[in-house]
Amino acid sequence: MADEVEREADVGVLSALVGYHLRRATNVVAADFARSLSETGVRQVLFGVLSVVERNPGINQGSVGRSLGIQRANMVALVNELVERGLVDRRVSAEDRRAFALSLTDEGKCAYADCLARIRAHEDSVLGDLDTRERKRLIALLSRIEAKES
Amino acid sequence: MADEVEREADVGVLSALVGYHLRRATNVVAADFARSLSETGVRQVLFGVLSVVERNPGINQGSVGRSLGIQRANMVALVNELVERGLVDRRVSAEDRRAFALSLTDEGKCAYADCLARIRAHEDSVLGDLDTRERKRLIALLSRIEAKES
DNA sequence: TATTGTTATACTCTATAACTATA
DNA sequence: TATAGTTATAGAGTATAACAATA
Repeated sequence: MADEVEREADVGVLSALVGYHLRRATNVVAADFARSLSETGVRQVLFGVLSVVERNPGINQGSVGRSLGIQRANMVALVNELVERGLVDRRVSAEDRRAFALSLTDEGKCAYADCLARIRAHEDSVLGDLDTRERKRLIALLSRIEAKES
Repeated sequence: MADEVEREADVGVLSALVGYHLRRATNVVAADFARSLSETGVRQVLFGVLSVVERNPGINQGSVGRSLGIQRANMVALVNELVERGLVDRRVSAEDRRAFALSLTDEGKCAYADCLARIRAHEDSVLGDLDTRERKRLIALLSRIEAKES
């Protein structure tokens, strides 16, 4: 007799639905991201903001939000958090006094580099089964879904 | 002169990170799912439960949760919701008096079928750019990430 | 009038710890 | 001692509406 192995229940029609697998895979990656960067206190969304500000010094909050699909209202707390931690510099824009110009502080640049190194290790770990070509193929497929944003 | 087109800011290194694209694509699909099924009141997770119960009549809550990656504690409210709506029948298990045996009511079977039809339309709409082969390839790639669940 | 940032608020998903009743 | 379900609670992401200041 073989060992009695506790098998997991069949999820039914879900297994053929892209949305289901997207959710599951995203949760796995998000959980590993959180573990891998727990020491830094930087979460996925926060790193997103850091990345956009790093690439576009002087950009304003609204533009960051639009590029990441984050609502203006939700940007406020995120930027507050980064400013309070000393990672982002926020000053009234010279061209538009309603807007804030965001940029990374020196500390922010260090944190960004540190996080990026950890994220690369995390992706290599959680995507270990996928080679470079497969990862690119995956990103290409996902990008075509993202383009459907309403 | 060409029209002044408002272009979105470059997201920087994010564009090469699988985790970022997973999050964005998942959010796009989830938002479209919510719109497409708003009349039914059935959310992604709820349909997940319906699908597992449909496939495994008499299954208990814990097993449903394990198969979907949902914690026991979080299953309670979900099953309560489905029972209160009359979609799921919950009765003490004959074999184990600690457990509940779950199954779909007739109304639950109708709701399941109705939701599934809407979900197929939703996936065809939000994944319209991907042909069958590409969707399968995507699911295969995602499944390999899911397998990394800790 | 439209836009930037803000506040307030609500909903959902996920996570942990501690409890009970059964096994 | 382990498991099924429960309760309470907390953190995080996302969504909408309304407001003040500025364009």
